[in-house]
Amino acid sequence: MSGEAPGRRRDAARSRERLLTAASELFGERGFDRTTIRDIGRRAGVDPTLIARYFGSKTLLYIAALQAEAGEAAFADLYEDERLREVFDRADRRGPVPLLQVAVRPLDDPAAQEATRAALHTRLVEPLHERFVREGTDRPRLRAELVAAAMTGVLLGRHSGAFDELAAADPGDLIDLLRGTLLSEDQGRHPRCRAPD
Amino acid sequence: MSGEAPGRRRDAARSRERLLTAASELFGERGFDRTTIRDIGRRAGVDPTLIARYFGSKTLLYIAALQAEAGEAAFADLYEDERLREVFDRADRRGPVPLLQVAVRPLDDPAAQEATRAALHTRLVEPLHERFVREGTDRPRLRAELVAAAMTGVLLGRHSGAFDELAAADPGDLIDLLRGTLLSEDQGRHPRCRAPD
DNA sequence: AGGTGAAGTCATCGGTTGATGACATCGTCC
DNA sequence: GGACGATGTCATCAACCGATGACTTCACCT
Repeated sequence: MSGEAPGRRRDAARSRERLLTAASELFGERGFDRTTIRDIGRRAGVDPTLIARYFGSKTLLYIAALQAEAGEAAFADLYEDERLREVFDRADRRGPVPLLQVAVRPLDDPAAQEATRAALHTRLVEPLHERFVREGTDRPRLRAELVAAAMTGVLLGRHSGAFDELAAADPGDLIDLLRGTLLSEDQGRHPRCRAPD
Repeated sequence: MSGEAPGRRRDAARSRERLLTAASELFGERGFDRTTIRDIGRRAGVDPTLIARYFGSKTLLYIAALQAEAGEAAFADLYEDERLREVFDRADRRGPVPLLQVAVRPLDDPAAQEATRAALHTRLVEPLHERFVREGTDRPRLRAELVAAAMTGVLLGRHSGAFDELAAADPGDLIDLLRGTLLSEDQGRHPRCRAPD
């Protein structure tokens, strides 16, 4: 018969998948450096040496996990209510996602660093940039990077153990707060809030 | 004679000081984990094993460096123009300071984590909190943590290599941008910018 | 049924880290 | 000047890391 039986004792595709999932979780929770291939193997219930076989190295597994997450795409223009909500929900469920950690501290590994930087721009900075360009906002790229960086700080701060209330706060409340300030719709034209003329 | 000659070949106080300075710099540049005691010794021009003698361990040296920086106190209420400027200047000169890194990712070492968390609150969150309380802002503690976290994202993002324009931007421009949004004076009372009635 | 290659296991390598204790050297004080 | 404590140097340890290659075990096909 075909090799698709789910209970197979030996199943390369399944092992590969489990490694990828475990890696994605752990990289998100602890970051790249603090995650060991032995940790990944343990969580996946798979021998860690298979990482080398199926992905080549820890770095390449990281990049693969990054690309696998790209499909789920919980990122986009943060000014859309639904997107912003998704970003918070996802961060709550999955921990602080490798993507965000690079926004805040470079990785030692050059390949991993560059792959993450690229993904961060595609999925977070670029949508913001396009919106600012569309709206004719001043300094659109700088502003997109600024908003992305600030939002990263908030998302990561919720899981850092350094901010108690921020961690406990309801995502909806946070979104309301952010929308009134950082994500204020008319930023760039009104340096301060004032009466529209 | 007394033991205060500056050119002494053996001088515990001087070695201690050099270790402390080098540690402060490196912890700021690379964070706690990625800084090795050998790195610190090399930069200080002092044998790394003296760290154990003078401070007890890498962790205790980290905590000592944290407290030594507290004296310089470039932190405070971010709504004061001068303070905000200082924060940016300092981050540009010294790199992203250990304090900020904990706002974004917990440390493995529990003692180091807690010491940093406490310092972060004292020097960044608490001044903001007091201001919000003074102004009668809604949810002052949450709001202080939110602003601190967002600001941390911006400051760290400038050195992460992930945001080109943010890294290259003039601090003054950034402050202007932030003041119009995240640090908007009347946040908390006007969820959106609109005409005052 | 038996062979063959894929899938999984295991021992181990070289490198790095924080820490430790033995040792050498210098300065000071009697 | 000689002894003793402070200061600095060195070799080394145990733990952990990513990686590798040899080995075993299974599934499938003829």
